[in-house]
Amino acid sequence: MVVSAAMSDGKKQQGNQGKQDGGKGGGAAPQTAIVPTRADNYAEWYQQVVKAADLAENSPVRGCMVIKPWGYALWENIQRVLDGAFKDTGHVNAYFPLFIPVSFLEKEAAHVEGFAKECAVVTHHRLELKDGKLIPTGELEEPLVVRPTSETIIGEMFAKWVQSYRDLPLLINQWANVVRWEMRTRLFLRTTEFLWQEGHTAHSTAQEAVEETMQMLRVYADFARNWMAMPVVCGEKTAGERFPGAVQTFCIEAMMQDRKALQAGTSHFLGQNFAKASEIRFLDEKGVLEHAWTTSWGVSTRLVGGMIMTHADDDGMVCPPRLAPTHIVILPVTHKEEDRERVLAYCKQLQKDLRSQEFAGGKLRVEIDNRDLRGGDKVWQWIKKGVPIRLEIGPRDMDKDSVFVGRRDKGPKEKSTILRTEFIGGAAAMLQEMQDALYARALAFQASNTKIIDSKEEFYAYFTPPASKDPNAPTPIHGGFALTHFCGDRELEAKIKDDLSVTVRCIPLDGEGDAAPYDTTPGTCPFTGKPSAKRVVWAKSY
RNA sequence: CGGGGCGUAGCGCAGUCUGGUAGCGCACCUGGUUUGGGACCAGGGUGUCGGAGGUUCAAAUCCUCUCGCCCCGACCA
Repeated sequence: MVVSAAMSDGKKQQGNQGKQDGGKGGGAAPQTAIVPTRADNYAEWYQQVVKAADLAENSPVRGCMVIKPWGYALWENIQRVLDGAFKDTGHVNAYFPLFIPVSFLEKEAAHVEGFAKECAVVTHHRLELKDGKLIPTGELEEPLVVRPTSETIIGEMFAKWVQSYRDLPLLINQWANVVRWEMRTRLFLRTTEFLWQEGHTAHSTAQEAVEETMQMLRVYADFARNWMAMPVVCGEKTAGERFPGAVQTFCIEAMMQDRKALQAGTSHFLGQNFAKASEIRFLDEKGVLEHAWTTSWGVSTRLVGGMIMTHADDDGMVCPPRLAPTHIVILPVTHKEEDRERVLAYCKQLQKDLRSQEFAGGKLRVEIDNRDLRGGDKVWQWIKKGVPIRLEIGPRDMDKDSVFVGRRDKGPKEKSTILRTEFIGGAAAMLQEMQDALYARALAFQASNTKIIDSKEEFYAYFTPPASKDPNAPTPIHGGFALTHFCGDRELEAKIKDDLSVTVRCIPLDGEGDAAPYDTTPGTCPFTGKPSAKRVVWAKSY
């Protein structure tokens, strides 16, 4: 019986986790590369996956992470695909300042209220050495905030750029970092600084702006489904969950494996609120001075967290193939010195052949891992990173002109031999098959954890966690999405949030849900007995 | 920002109650034996014990203050 190094590490880490017995005498618990498992402690599992997959780590700066190459490559792939989609829909990129004068934020009342509490503020522009310490000096006349979002500064510029209806629409996107001084941070899901894109558009009519809002929501939903293999519910936020300053906020919501909801993208119809705040005005065809109608929409590095929590398993990350930084890793088996050169040559040729294959709008991304490490060690590293396909190539495979294939959607030991030419020709299809299977699995998970609930009692029972002796223990996985009628009363929503930490994730749009049997017919709110236009999605959220 | 837990070698931890020259495992390096698989044996390097004050002949250990991380809330992409 082999007890692996990582496993014994894990046991030491957990110590009191209880159930492992070291595997002596058979009947051992299945060995997992990640300890604890999702079921044992979901929050801790998440952090261990981020670490094991080498996606990111905490930095010396509070709440700020270092995104490591493997994690950043995922983000780059997200960027590349979305950037293409933005351009396909007529948008162009630009860049606006990191700093925003405090007075700009004051212009929109709801906006101030929403963001004032979480702004980093720059008040000085110089340091002076005093007794060996650097002291800020040179106080600014007007403090600058580090952008938490750029509506105000972009609005200021839009006001200069727009005079006539002929200047509209203005369709701008920016890839940037923003800072929100959150109380509690988690890698990728909520960090003080995060990377995102923010689209900002201005239109001459409300209708056009609304259409833009919906178009971008659909771009996000398509991206989540087709690229991240992450099913989402599209819907509108309630007033309580709306973006500060927006008239309407729309979102895509995904279900994580702990059955909590993750808001994965938002698209806002801002009406004329920001146009009025920033004086974005234009003369229409009739010569009447009007305020423009604006939108904003964004997704962030949180998507990487969403990908982890949608697909990763107890052996680590599982990259959706279409966004995987590397599709296929080749692991040369070169035990005997005399074989080394010819095995490497075979691998290089194989890499070259594979790299000429098309997948997901580009070439296959294929790497050779020729590091001087033990084979099993390397295999597990790549499993934990979630690379979709591993090829182990040694003299025996060469003799048969075949490749030894391990797939991330199968067990670590479940590998098969495939003829080299057959594999090369079928690799793209295999990846797409894995992509589709990931989506199907996530969709089935979402569907099976989405419940139609029509009584208050059932609703409360659904979302009440099993009793625990330890008040500081992680909350056990429970609940999911509830489809329940809702009269729309804000105080009721607040009360439910207070009681259960459950909120309306969205009011689903007709025909836009991936999994749920959306009943869009009117009914009765089970909490108040008042009429309800349709069922809404309730869930705990990140 | 409230409640709880934790900061000791690259990582994970013991040592703290009861002050007395800083330890273990893994990782790392070297040599050897192995090897279609997260190996084994031997040898080796590694720390101002999160930081700053204080008490003391003596502080990882006691006291005060701070910073950071994790969990449970509140807040949020």
